[in-house]
Amino acid sequence: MARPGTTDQSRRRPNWEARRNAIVDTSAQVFARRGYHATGIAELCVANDLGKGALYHYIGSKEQLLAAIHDRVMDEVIASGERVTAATGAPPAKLAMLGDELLDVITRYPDHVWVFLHEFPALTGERAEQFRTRRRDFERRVEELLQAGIDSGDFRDVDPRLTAMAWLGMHNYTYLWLKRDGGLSAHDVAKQFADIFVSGINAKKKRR
Amino acid sequence: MARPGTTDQSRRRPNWEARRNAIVDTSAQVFARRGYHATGIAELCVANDLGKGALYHYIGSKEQLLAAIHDRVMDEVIASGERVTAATGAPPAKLAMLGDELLDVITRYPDHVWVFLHEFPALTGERAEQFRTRRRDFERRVEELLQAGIDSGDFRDVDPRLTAMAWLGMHNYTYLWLKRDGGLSAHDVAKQFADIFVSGINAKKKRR
Amino acid sequence: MARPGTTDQSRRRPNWEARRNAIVDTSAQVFARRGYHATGIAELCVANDLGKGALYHYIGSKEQLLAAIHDRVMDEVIASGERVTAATGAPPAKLAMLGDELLDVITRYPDHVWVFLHEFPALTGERAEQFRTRRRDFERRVEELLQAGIDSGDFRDVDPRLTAMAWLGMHNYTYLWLKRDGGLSAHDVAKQFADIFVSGINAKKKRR
Amino acid sequence: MARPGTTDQSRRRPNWEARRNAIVDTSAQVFARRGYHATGIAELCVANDLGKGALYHYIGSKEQLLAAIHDRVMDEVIASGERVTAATGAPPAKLAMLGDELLDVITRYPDHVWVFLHEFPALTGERAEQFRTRRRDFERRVEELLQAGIDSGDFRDVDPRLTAMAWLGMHNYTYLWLKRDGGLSAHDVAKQFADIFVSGINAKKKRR
DNA sequence: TATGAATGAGTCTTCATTCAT
DNA sequence: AATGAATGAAGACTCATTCAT
Repeated sequence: MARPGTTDQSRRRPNWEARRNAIVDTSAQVFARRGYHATGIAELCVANDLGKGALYHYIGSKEQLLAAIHDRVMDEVIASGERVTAATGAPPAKLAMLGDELLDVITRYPDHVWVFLHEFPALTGERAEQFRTRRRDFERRVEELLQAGIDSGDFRDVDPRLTAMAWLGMHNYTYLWLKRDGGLSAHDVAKQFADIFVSGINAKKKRR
Repeated sequence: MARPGTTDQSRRRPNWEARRNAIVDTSAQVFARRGYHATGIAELCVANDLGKGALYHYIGSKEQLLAAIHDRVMDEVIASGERVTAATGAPPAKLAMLGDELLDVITRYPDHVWVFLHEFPALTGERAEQFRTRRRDFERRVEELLQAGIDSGDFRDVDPRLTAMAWLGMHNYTYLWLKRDGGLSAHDVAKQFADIFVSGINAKKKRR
Repeated sequence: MARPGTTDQSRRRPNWEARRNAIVDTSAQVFARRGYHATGIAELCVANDLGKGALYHYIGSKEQLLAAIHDRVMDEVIASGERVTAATGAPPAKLAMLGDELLDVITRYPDHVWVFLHEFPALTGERAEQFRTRRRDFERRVEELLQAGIDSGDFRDVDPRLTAMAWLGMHNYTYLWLKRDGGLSAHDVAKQFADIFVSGINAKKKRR
Repeated sequence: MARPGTTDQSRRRPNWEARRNAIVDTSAQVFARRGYHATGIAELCVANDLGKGALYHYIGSKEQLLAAIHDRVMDEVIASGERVTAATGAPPAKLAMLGDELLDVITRYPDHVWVFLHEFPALTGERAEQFRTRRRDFERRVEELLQAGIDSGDFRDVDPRLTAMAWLGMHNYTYLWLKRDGGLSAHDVAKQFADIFVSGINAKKKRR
């Protein structure tokens, strides 16, 4: 499977990429804490224990670094979308599964998610374009899943776009409060969210 | 009704405040479009058709301006929360009403909401503190409403905090796609959201 | 006696001058505390409880205000110089008298003195010229007094210029530590300074 | 000998410090001529033939630069104080020696001295604190020397603090007129000052 | 690979002063 | 006499990025 999100940095020394990934992850942490614009290259140098020259050797530019952070989460999100689409099962179960996968990503990449939800407007040009495309692809996947549920009679006749956005808001918003350690696990939360959402749109005569 | 969010700007010429409000609103637009950090004072001067000195005469500082934008929405949100709490009606109806009011604010202040959802980490010190308090107050109001519904037997036994966050995510996330003109009205969306959410947490027994 | 230091502000409402003097004195205090350049017009407005327009009505410009502060002390210093010159008495006594008068001025105008000793380089053009002239006039008066003492045989054959500067340094430097209230009075200090200085340069065979 | 006045600038490339010192000295010249507050960073850039960024790379901030200028003289002054204290000899001779050392510093660092005597109020916080401490240390050394002379019977019973301030004023004030080249040498002036001052406070009994 | 000196446009903010009211 | 809104140049300082070493 092609990974359109990854800037083509091929033909580098083997552990160049490993080092770069480490830098991307560390920087995501800093950006999440202080904000993309408010974080200077100097801070990133300290956080990564690298001089300016060396840092640039790995990141190319500040915006490329930001894009790499986006890609890192988006790769995961898109992959989970593909996994769910490929899975077998009825729409309600698949929707629950997608929620579970999404919250799992959010818990595993809390900084990256924070950064992308807050700083995506800082991307420009082609990078912005590409990001928006991937994001929209995922949204559409949710929409399609809902449509499939309506078609199958599992869900009542809701507006798929609007409902997809409701579902996404509900799940994405967890980036603000869902903690990796302690409290509810992503899995638990996903289950409860699925309970609410699926019964909220299901077609059975439960209501009146 | 007290407005704790409003910086005490008393003893000013009467239309100083009017002018200031106009500047706050215009600037919210610019911040929403370009981002808080990415927007320079010079841009704000152009947008408001004012020199730097004159602009500062009204805003105090860039961060005070940001705080004013936050206050402007928060005043409305808090007020709607108070209105709903004071209203009579069963919890499900009140929750629907709260959603309606919230989406109404989001539609009326799309730029301010965008700014506050993206840029609240830029607030510092006491301003950050105050904002977080007010935000948390509103969250708690949602939580209490859910708890009231559970107590009354209208809602099943969900986790109030988690469910409140789900509700908030669902509604707040509309800032990304809900447009003032064209498409669905805030009122319509609120109604469908309430349909989904309330039936999602309905006490099973309700189906008489 | 003409007062060349006073900018010609004649033909003003009678209490314009009184008000101006009050402003000059208050401002001297602020300048002494915070520094001339570090003090903004806004601060002066607060200190004088006046709006910007009104303040400018009295001061003309910030530098004119600074000049007025200089003039206020210099008028006194020059006058005391003239008084001593006109007095009768032997050079040692007159030198003691001059020291006494000088320290008296420094005690009565501590802020003005501080300002002029620190900020005279901020004066420009004609104002700087005039101030330097007046300052040099006073220095020369000290020099002449020493020369008179040498001529009269009261003082030994010291270098008048160098000795005058020594005397001035000794006395002027008190601006740093001589307090209006508490501790030694200007009079006491002047007496002890005269004891040291006069016996330091006197011609009597006191020393070997 | 410890140099508490020197900001810890360790772990720098060896000639970073050399370059910094050159910048400090050049800037002292500019500050002396134009005044600290009246001098803009841009002027310092021109004087040092450096861009803003590069200048800041060396100075840290304008105030740190000012502090460095202070330290540069104070290091010398304190060192000479220590040298004199450690020397052998009677108090009158040591006082003369201290004066000689002090005027030597003033002649070698005329700009730095001008700056510190005019601009020390611009230092803030810890930097101001430290400077005041070091200055006061030197004053106290003079005081102690006088007290030692009184105790030894060389000096009459003067007030040590007041007399120390007189001595300091006399010597420090030379910053205004003592020139490095031409006219009297620091050494000559120091000798004449010592003649005046020491005989001015001589114990009467000394005339054997 | 890695360093950190250098660039200079850009940051937010304050300044002394003017002027319509 | 007095106000305070407006000006816009200048204030100190930071930025992402480059490049010689």
